[in-house]
Amino acid sequence: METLETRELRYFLAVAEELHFGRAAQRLGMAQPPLSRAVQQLERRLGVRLLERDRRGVALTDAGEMLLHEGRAALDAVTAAARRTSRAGATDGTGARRNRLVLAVKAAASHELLHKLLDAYAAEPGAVEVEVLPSGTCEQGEMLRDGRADVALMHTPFNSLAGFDSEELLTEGQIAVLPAGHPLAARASLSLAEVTDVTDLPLARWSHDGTYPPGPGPEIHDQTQLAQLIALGRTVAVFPDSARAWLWSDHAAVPLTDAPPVVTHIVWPAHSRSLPLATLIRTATRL
Amino acid sequence: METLETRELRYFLAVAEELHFGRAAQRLGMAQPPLSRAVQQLERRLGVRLLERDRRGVALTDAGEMLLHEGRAALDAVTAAARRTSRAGATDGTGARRNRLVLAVKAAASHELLHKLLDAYAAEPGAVEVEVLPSGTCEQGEMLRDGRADVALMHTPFNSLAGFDSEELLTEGQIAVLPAGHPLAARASLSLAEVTDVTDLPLARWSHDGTYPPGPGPEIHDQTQLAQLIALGRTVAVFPDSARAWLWSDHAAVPLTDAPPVVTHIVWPAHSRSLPLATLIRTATRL
DNA sequence: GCCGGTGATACCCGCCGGGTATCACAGGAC
DNA sequence: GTCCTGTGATACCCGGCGGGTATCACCGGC
Repeated sequence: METLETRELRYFLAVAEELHFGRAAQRLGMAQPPLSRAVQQLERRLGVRLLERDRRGVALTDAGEMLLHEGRAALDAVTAAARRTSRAGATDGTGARRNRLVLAVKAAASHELLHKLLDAYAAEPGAVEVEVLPSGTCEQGEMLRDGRADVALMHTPFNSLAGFDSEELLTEGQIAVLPAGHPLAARASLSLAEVTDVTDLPLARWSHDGTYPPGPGPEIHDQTQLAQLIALGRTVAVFPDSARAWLWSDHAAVPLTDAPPVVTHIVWPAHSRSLPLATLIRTATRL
Repeated sequence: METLETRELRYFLAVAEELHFGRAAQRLGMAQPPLSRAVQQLERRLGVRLLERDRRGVALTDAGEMLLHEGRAALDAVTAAARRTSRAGATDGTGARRNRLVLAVKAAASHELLHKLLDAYAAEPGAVEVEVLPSGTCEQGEMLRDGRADVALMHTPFNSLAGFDSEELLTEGQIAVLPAGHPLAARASLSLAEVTDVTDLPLARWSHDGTYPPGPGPEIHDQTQLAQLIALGRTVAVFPDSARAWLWSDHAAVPLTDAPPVVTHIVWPAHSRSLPLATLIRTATRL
């Protein structure tokens, strides 16, 4: 039966995302005609219409929608295989095997926990070098899926653990981080509603791949920016307890009574079978 | 950077499984020299030695081991994408869309539950046709992974739910199924140890892709065979409670006190996003 | 020493993936 | 109406590479 080469998958995904053969071809660094032909071949091979060609533009059929989702996952799995394999065979300058573990963590989260974990793991027999890979807002899942990382620290309810194996490490409450002088900063505790309703301190909007959600708050893409804006009395933010570690003297932290607790998990691809990874996980759960 | 075509993956997996270029080439329906060359190209492209070539035979390096595992998963994902896509676009004779759900179930398990589930789902608005795919001993996981199935009923602790999303449906105890005339059949309950220690009734050995684990028990590959052997007083078996439904008059069922409970789950690939599937899952959890 | 069997090499060919040029067609502007 | 524009599809050509056959290099064993 069919084979579905990854080249065809890449081609189809480009077209399905751009919904335009010309732009897709440009993105792929090739001309439009062979791209059209390749997609037609793919459709014939699968015996399925993937795209509804209209005179101006392209639309996905149901089958195309399916291939868009499944194909992304498949392509991620393939590039993950390639990446992990070349990492597994990498050697350092001296030719010695250099078997690293790549751990993806949200940029400025859980310094405390991370420190303890790395120290404890380094003391384990058979520990390998751990490369800490700071990842953007919520992309640890992607990094595990496409092989850029072998294991990650994730935080529910912000990250989804779907499709991975995980172990719970730490549960913490959340705090509101306010300008030190703000009236609410004197309170012993706050509710989520009280924080989101403060009209003089609109919640900041994080950059999601270049675009910002609509709203009144300032646009940021960096935790330091946020800290500064809070210190300047321009906004307020909600963070897990452990964020107290990086607060400035201009900041005030007030516990939130009704915010969902943040649970830190150690997460890895379900099919992983590597001794160093197993050791790291065991170390983590014993903290 | 690299691309890793699925053709190369298939070739490498064949060699890694056979540990022999000649046999692998035969299995792939091609000659040995181009296969050797393809694997060399793959190694160069990844910058990694995958195989340790010895004069007689081949051994996997660590990187090769990694690519064997990751590559299998990746190839499964690719074929899953192909299968699900062509299913999503399949039409019946009249040209009407024929959107089925494929449900994998262990051959003779949970008739009761399955029946209720299918009936309840058929009554839901927007229900599509459900194809029930009887799967071998424990291969529902593979079927979900490579796209032969969209959703499965699995039974812990026999199946592993790793890498999937799941919901619990039903918990049941286990029973020993004995020949009706056997002394132990009169007992009100038994322990696992008592059952496994009965030397005149050695536990049967199930076929695992053509081979059998070592042991004294009879070799079987079919539930009817097992039922017959029990009725003939040649063996004993352990099953979930629901197996009572298919017992013969020559069989006796005795509850086991210390056997782990069997939990039936409904299981699906974590990234699934289909309305019919969501409906089926919701129906199942409401049973 | 010869033979069998391993994987690697050499060489050739045909196919197919990619390129350029062009077409067919639908909307708009006027 | 008649352009013009921009879409995807078609026609055709070429080079590379995937696959084949023949052969080599090597080693273990009878």
